[in-house]
Amino acid sequence: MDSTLAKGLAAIEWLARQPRECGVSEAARALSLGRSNAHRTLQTLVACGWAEQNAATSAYRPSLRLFELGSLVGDAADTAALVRPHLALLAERTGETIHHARLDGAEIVYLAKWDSPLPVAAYSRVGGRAPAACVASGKALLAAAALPMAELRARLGKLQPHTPNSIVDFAALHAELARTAARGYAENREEWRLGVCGLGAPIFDTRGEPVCAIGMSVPSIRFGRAHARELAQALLAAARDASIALGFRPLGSGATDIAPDRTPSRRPR
Amino acid sequence: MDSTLAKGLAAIEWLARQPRECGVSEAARALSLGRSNAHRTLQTLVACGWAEQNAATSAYRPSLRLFELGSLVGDAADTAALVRPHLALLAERTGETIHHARLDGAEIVYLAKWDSPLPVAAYSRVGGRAPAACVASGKALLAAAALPMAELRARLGKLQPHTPNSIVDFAALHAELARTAARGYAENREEWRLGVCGLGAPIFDTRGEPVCAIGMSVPSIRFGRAHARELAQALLAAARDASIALGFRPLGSGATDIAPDRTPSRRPR
DNA sequence: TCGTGCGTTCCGTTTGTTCGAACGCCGTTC
DNA sequence: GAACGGCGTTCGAACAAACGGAACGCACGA
Repeated sequence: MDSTLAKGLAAIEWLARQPRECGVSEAARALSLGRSNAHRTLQTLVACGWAEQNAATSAYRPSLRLFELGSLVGDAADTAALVRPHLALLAERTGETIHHARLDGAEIVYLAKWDSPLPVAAYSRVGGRAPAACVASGKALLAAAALPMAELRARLGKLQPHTPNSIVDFAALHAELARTAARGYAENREEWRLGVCGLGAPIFDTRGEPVCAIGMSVPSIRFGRAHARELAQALLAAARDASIALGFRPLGSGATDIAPDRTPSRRPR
Repeated sequence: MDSTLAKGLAAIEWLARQPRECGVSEAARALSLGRSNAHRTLQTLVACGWAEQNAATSAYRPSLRLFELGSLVGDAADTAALVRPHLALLAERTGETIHHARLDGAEIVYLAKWDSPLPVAAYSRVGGRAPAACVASGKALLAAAALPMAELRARLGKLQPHTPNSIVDFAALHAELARTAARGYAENREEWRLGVCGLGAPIFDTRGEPVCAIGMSVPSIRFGRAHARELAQALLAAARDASIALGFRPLGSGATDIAPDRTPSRRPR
């Protein structure tokens, strides 16, 4: 364990989370370092192009290097270019807020987002996180992983209630995931944010591994039984098409089928 | 200059740029490190949550930490949430490919993108870069900075030709930027990619500083004089609205004007 | 069975980091 | 106007921590 490197990483992370540029002393206090130590660390970040320094005030801010490399990671995570057109098409057709999400431990990370014209109460950001057990995309991925109860418990730790509807019991969650897997998509009924429901479906790669998911956020008002069913159908179709784009062969299709290569009319991000 | 940290940063960057997960020896070769050194560095990255290790093969890949922090930087760079709706609206109205871009040295970095339904020949990626002197968004920002020739030269270094139309002479570039500043928007006539033209306009913050730009990429076929003029008008309107959203007061408007707060019908990403 | 490549562990050496002290600077305060 | 406290930065000596070679266990192919 290389402590100098660890300190530098902590410094970048801290810097990236600051809303504005910061001075050496400020960083030293926040990171529990000596001023000279913090100074050298920040200077190294600048020399390596990971931070920039205000010429006038000599305050530090993160450079776009972090953004650049982060985009590479987000894109490569699951051949995003192949998947996203299908999500954009889904957004276009349903008019609902669509997320592209990936599982990371006990949380999901939003990789991309298409906002609905009718805004949703839930606040989400690209790069943001949400507890996997409370949102539809997370439940879809957990269900697709088909973990035994013990592993599920180990992965998620204690289930925190975020609304009165949140599932806090592992037996209940396990049963819910079984239903989800059988159905092919996940539901979220105000389990993360009150007033917001959601649907989620996993996207599979060539090997049949669930690599990422589509999440759809819908205000509870608009989440009537009939409409939810329509949305779920559109969601499943999009997830299937996206999976096929990654080389996945659905059970029903012959081995020599050619994957349909539709081009959607609009694909943001 | 903290060499251990520098090595760690180089390791992250290298890891992020690899298309698939890599082993210790591979990293050691690429980074010119000993195997044990590379091993400890990668282990530190894993311990700090910046990398993950394949349990089976013990190969390393970057974690989503990089993406998460990168998104923070890209969003904070210029209060993106305030600006983006206007770009989305522009994309919606014109149907052209729209970029949100920021200047970084001699290059611009694409912060966000709205693809046209009619694809453009230019390949661009969120997080990607392009030479500022060759694209419209870059020229718009350079023009807004109003650098004297000497500083322009110092910042851009040698002007590389990327197509026969690229500007490679500093006097010509300086004149072009003057025209751009006077006009309020920049043009790119196949100076970066053949077959692709572009328009760009800067976005200003409260203090009147140009913080980022809107870029529009249009196939040459569709870049006729009349249509280009229409697009430029829409571009300028979007740039003005985005600037106002950041607190900028255009010269024409009274000091007590309320900034119009339109909500666009669709805002991807 | 040997050879090779892998990831990993160990340990003595030495390198590079650390930390306090001091400097120059600026703005405020007495 | 001098003293003060804050800032960013520089320096040097003391020491901890990173380095790199050697060795181990393992998997694979010859």
